[in-house]
Amino acid sequence: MEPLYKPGGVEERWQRTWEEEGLYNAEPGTGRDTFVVAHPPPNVTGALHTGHALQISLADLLVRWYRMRGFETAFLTGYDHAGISTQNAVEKHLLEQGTSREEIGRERFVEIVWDWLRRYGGTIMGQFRRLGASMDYRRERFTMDDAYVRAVMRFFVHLHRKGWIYRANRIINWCPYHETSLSDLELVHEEKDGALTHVRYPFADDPEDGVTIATARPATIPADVAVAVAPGDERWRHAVGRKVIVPFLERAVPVIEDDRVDPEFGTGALKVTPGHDPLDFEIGRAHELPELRVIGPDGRMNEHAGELAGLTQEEAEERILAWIRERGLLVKREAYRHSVALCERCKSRIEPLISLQWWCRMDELKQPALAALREGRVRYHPPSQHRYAIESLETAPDWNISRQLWWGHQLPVWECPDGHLTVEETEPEACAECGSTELTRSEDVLDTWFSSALWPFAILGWPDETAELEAWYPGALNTTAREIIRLWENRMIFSGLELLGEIPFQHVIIHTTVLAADGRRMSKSLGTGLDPLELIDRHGADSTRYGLLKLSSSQDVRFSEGAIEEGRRLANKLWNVSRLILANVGDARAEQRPRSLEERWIAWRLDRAQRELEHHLEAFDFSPATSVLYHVTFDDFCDWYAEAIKPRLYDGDEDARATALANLERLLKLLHPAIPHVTEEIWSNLPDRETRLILAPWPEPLGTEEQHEFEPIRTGAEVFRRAGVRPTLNEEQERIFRAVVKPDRVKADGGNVDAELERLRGEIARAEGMLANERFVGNAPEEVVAAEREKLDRYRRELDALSN
RNA sequence: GGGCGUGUAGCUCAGCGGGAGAGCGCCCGCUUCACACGCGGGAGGUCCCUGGUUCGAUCCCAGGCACGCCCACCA
Repeated sequence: MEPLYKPGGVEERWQRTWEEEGLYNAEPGTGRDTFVVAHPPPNVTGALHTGHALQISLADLLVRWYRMRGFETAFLTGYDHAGISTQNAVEKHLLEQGTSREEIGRERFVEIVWDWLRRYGGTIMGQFRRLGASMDYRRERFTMDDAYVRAVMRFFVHLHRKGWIYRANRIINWCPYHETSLSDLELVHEEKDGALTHVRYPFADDPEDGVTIATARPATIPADVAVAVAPGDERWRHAVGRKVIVPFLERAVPVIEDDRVDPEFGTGALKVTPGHDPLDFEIGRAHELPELRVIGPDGRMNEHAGELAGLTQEEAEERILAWIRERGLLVKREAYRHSVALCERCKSRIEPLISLQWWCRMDELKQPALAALREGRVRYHPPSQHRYAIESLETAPDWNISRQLWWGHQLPVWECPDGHLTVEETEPEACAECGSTELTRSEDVLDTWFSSALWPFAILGWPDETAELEAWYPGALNTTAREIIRLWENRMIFSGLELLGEIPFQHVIIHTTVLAADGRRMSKSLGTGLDPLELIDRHGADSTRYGLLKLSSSQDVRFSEGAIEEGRRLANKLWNVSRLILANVGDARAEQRPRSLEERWIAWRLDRAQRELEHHLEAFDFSPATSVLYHVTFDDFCDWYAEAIKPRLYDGDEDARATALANLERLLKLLHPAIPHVTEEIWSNLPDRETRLILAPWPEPLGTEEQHEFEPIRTGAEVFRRAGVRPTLNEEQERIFRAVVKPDRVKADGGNVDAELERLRGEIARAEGMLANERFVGNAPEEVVAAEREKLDRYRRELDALSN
């Protein structure tokens, strides 16, 4: 064993070994308690990013911990076909090849996507392996697998039969590049500099007067069907009910009142364009206004725009503005910065368009999920995110589930020449309504998240009644990022409840967002991204895992390489203390025979660390967990215990040697879930290995008596430390004292005993006062009173100790 | 505009009602037979600001200020 631990090679070797020996494998029906994690499927063309790495570090830590505790653990994953994202990638590729999807046609395009996936897809699973994720890779699933597709079709038909899926013509977000509708959740907003144009619309009966509106999009003027003002707005009282002339096309439209108009904005008068603006659309529907459309799906002016047809919006805007200027209707034009919606994939400006789309009604579907969340049957961590999840589900609007993409699950909807729709899981022979056999399948595909919503059970074989589904549904938990709550987590919960009648998992861990070191979000386009594989190459998977866990404290955290270096130092320290022990144990075998002070003490410390660790893990507090591991290794095990027993190891003391091995084993077990590779490597060097560490049983806790031996001493020593004095101690007490308090932190002289005595007397007086107060004792919760009593006892003991 | 979160040592962050802490960085000293990815010692802080509650506040409450993330139909 070399003095410097080098993770390279070692980690890959263990990753191969664990997988080849089948130690990641899960089997249903073992009868053991299960711990199931259906890990979020990455995009099939995706590459590992920091979010994935953190997610895996958290989930794999828990999985390994449960595995060691004897649970049948199923850590499952696979790929998401990621509709628009994949289509976008392949389209870019086609562009480089000098062609386009339109040119080659849909059928050929889909073939090319599959080829593309075979070539470029699937690399991320290798990256999961490289992090040490102990997933059952044999059970990988893809959302485009035949079986999975069947589940998706079943879900659609199920919801349709319930009457919750319907088709409607509404305003939607349209991406002119991908030529598809998008949900609100697939947009990004960006601040853009633009202009706010104030235009006077003359009254039909008095062209010298009129209503001045403010617009950011003059190109949509030809589609105006009304002007709206806030009800009761004094400025426009004289206009309501009259007609104004829309510029350019010179149509007369009414001036109406609607409380959606904000009188504070612009002139307080809004031009109403139901065909091209979501708010105007609502107003239009409420007032039964016509829905004119002058912009087509390609983003250009269409045939309804008269002579503007075929122009871009910019060109049309110039022409319209010129027209307005000539007639003296341009009141003013001012610089205006506002946020515009963009397609998150191609960054094209979103066109709000009216379009015939499929929708999923949410009002009934979400109710059981809301109940489960409110009752805490599904729990988001931290609690702030739980509140947010409930709120976002409460306000969830109907879900636009159809997309006009080519890559995805085609809707199971067939249309006959008479326009009747037949909805079946597989192609029907004839139209359900008229019996026509000339059926055409809908060209639309489903929103990617429609299929993702089935992940926790579709990967287990649903809708078939498989052994896996029986054994592993519902699962234990899911880990994900905040922005995925509405897109995915909530949808898994309601679809699981709807289709199986049970929640898909009990806990959702919303992990930290790791920001770039400069505090901005990590993003490829900003150039602030960070490749975790590079970190792994430089520091090892263990260190990377450890570092990310350490960083996962609050909602957003800046990346710092120091955290990962700390992991590297921990691994190296552990490696070296193992060398010390292994080089000096002779032919001793691990056995716990605590006799001496040091041995009882380290047993107590390890046990204490274990309990703290378990406490943090149960609460999904990963950062404090790393802190426990770091300090028990450095401070307790290496600095104190190893130094204390070193001479006895050299001398061939059999008790010290056997116990050292046993204690090292115990330490390795505590560390393994967080840093699996280095611990397994050391474990393999220990004598008499019967199992791999990955399957070694989690340590049993010490008995209560052993646990309590050192607690009072620790407390007492703490008082001396605070007072800055060293008590006079016999040899054994001195060693305990050294163990609990770093002696150097206690100055031999100086210190302030009086101040400490004074403080303790104050504390005692306060506690006595509270406990003598009947209102406190009678009304405060029992555990608060008990805690106060304990404090009082402790202060008295501390006072006694210090007075001597 | 709304929600959530964060402001503590030069940096990244713990602590959250009675001691101001960790890791890195910095300074000084150590090739001590596990480890220089180490060991020993040290410097360094109005715990964002202002009020309030309390015997006592970095920690609780109110109001500011600054920053971040998420969300949102101000034309």
